[in-house]
Amino acid sequence: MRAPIVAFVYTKTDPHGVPEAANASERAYRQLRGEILDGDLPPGTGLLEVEQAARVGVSRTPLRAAIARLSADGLVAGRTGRGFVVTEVSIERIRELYELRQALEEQAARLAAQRGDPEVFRGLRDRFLVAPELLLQGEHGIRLYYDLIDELEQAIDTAGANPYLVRALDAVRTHLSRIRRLARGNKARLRAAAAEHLLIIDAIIAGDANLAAHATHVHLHQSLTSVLAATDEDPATRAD
Amino acid sequence: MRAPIVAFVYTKTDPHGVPEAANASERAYRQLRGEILDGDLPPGTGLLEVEQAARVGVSRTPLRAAIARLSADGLVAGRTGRGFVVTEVSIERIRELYELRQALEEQAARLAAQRGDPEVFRGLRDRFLVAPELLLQGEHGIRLYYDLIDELEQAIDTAGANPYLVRALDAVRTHLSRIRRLARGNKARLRAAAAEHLLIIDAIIAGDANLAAHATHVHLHQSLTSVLAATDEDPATRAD
DNA sequence: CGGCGGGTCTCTGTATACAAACAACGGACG
DNA sequence: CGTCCGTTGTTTGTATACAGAGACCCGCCG
Repeated sequence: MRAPIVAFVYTKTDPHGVPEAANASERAYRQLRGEILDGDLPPGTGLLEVEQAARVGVSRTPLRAAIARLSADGLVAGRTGRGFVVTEVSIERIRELYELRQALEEQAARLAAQRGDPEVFRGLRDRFLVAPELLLQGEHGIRLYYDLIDELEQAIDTAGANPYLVRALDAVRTHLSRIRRLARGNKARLRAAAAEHLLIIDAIIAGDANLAAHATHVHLHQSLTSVLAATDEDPATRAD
Repeated sequence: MRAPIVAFVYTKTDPHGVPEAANASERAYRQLRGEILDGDLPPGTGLLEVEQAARVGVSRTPLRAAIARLSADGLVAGRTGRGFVVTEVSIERIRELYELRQALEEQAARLAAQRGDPEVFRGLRDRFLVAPELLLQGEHGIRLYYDLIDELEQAIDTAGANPYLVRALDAVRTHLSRIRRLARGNKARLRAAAAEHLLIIDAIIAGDANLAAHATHVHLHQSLTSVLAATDEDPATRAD
């Protein structure tokens, strides 16, 4: 049987594998968001409606919607009378972000330990056991490793079954991905992180909520320490 | 010295004390948000752009912006092809909201205990000591009591000095105010809450972060219990 | 030489017109 | 009598035109 020829414009993917939205607002939002997170639009960049609309290739109306969403995300901030600015990323902000992240991820780990399906996490455990080998495979392996971490986070989110918490975590992760570039590819840290993740997974499998929360706390403490150390070396990070 | 006379149109207040925004988007957002939180637009209500634009008295463009913000707040949800709907409030959602709230408020209390100015909280302590008397003064006293709680929350936010955390807490409180109506005015509960708040304040004054966090945990546990008990009696709350 | 004020010019905020997509309805055909 | 398809109406998505507010700049005055 031949599949019917239907144009699913909403899920059509471009050559780069990035889902291409049908409507202009979504396209503009994704493009600007990606450019901010990738650093193509560095902090402090002023965004003017007409200018950005022309660049992205949409009219001002959908672009305004996109900027409004970015503003709600906290990626840009309104500047009275003179458009919007890409928000700054300072060391102080990183510390603050981690304070929120700790609260959220500890709770998520707790809930996952209480409600999670152990089978799911046993599967993840097996893959984290061999994760250190990925680090020997260069840039591609590192990407796979980060994908694995994403899967763990998503498994914890699913197990927690709390839409409010997931929403808050998504917001935090958006900001995190902006600073993750700084510490990316530190293999010694990634190897240590794998061990920390394993402990979290074991705690969830065992249904030990307190251990899961405390292991998450330890993991994030180490993560923050590593990020701060990386930013100390990297002069690109400005501490306003 | 006389303060300069400046027209702050953005903060100008109307006769009812409600800040009146200069621009139509803000006005539409405030009105719709207020109506949703007050229950004037009950869960399940469909919002059509033209209809709401006419009712609020703005054109479709600012109204779309308002609805986009409400959607980001989680107060309305997009319905493919047929406008937006006011989101439901179920008992399950209340539980989930409290799970997030606990994580956030515990962290906020912790930070306040570490960084807060004891003098500020000593002032609040004095006022909470006499708070039970307010409950004897009818509806007006109860409103003053809630205002006092708001002040405490704001003092904790300020002491925590973490914009990300405050932002997340604001989002939670938005949803909370939708359900607070259900349990409003339960005097026995309010009296008990005053004692719990006092313990939190004392912990912050003493700089005891763990006690502040645990006292907050206890307080929220009692609060949730009280809310759930109230919804059991109140058939208006649907559990989908 | 510095501060103040008027003018201009750019940019945002709002309204409206147009296009496209989705849903619902009705009719015709199997 | 049921199902499929075409048509119509309603609703959102986008573009653009217009108006108002704010900033910048230049010239004037102290």
